Amino acid sequence: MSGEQELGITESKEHNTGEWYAELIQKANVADYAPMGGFIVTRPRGYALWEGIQDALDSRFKATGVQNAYFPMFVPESYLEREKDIVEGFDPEVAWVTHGGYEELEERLAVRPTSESIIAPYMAQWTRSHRDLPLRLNQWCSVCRWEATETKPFFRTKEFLWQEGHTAHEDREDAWAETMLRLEQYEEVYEDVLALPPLVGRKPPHDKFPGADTTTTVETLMPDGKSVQGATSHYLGTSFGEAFDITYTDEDEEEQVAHTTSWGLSWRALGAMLMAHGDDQGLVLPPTLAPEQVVVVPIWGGDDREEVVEYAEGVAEDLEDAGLRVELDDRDERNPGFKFNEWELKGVPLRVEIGSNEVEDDTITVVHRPDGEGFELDREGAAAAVEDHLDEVHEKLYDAAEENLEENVREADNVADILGTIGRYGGYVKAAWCGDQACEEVIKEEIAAEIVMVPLDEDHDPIDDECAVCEDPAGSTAYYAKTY
RNA sequence: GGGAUCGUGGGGUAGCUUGGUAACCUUCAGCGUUUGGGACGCUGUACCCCCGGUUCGAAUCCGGGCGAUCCCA
Repeated sequence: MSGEQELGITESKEHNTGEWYAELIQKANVADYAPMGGFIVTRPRGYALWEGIQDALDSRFKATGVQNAYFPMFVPESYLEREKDIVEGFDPEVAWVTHGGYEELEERLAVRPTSESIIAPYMAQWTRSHRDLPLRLNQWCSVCRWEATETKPFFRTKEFLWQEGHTAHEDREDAWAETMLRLEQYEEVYEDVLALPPLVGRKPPHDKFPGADTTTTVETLMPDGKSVQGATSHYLGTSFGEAFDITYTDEDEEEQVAHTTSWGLSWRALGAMLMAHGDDQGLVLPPTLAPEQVVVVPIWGGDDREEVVEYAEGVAEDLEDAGLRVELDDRDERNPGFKFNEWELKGVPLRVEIGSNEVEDDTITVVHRPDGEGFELDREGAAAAVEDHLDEVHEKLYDAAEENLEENVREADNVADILGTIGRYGGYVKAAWCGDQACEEVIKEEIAAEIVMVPLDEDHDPIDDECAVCEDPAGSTAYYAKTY
């Protein structure tokens, strides 16, 4: 078949990850490039995946005291300037609106790069007493950061979708607990929904969110050895409370400054999932997220068509009744092989094949998307068995990602080793670190790898007494990696 | 931030050196025959990234722009 190749993926994930990813995204109808550089169009299939992530997170947020709200996409310049770290942190990447129609605006409006500066003033207004706290707001929206980098759908786009949570609390303890709770929820969604085991930690001080006391992060490892910052949760201390006057009267009638947090997960999580699990055949979707969890393909021949299709319809119905998302592919203009390939490209986790053999034996044949492993199941009780197989597919994806992660955390105790190990294998390299940004700079200059995190526990003992770079006493262990 | 490669129907390519009717595979639409890993026949639709220059004439040559991919920082 001369044209066989061009329908599916033609690039190799292993040898050509960048082009493979670009092809995957487009051929599986996840996204297209927009006419302006740095923007993408998210197609229904891609958006459905994002909605899956939204549902998982949103329900967790709501179960733990968060309310959704919505703030304007524009932030007046004077608002943006109220917290100086925010201005400085985002200044070079802010897109500005200067005109409304033909008239120049008196005050420029920033397209939100993040919404602290417009949400915080309202949190200040709404917070009067300790009885108003904690205040927990979240919004699902897009933000815009005008970086001049190359577009990579869901990883690097000027506009991206995310959720940003903003909370205010009475004291450090509450705010810190909030920061950790959101971090744990992100970790859980990565594990249970995206089937990706993350590393969690803190960002080094020089890489914190502007104005934050502590920035925590969920990092996942991509197959090409680069780390993706998958979500962040910040303890902001009282800096935003002070800058925006978020104060309250405590039980002793004393005026206090609130402690705040913010936390976000973007569609980068979607990109990470697609890149981690996809293969040379196309998408591989975790069952929880897949728009179609099971595709039923009837295979007829000669005069058994009616019989086979009827049987397949019955199976599909049973699966649907069990609450599964099922697609029955009874198109007669396509042969089974074509359908198999097409649904594999689309990433459907489980395929059910039904032909005369199955009808005769009163069985169904199920095949796992990730590895093509097949099973013959009894028709009786098939729905429950299929659910088990979906769980198994999730396990397979998770286990493969976990193995990749475990194999790619290495240690080093000097500069040459850090550089050599990352250069040779990619992944994470743990090394003792004195805490000075200059030491990270040494590594960054050489191979563009950085410290993606340090362990959460501030009291942990570093893996070595001396910084691997400068040999001063080490305060913590740093995880170096290349990043997206 | 620096460098390299590239842009031709929806997808994949040829044509460009040497300027002259844009060709092929596939998809897509219709009809018929087909169905256990990308079936077949017939019919049909649709294209030279944008702007400028050279020229009788530009997909092709020149300049600029936009966009993508990769490598390095």
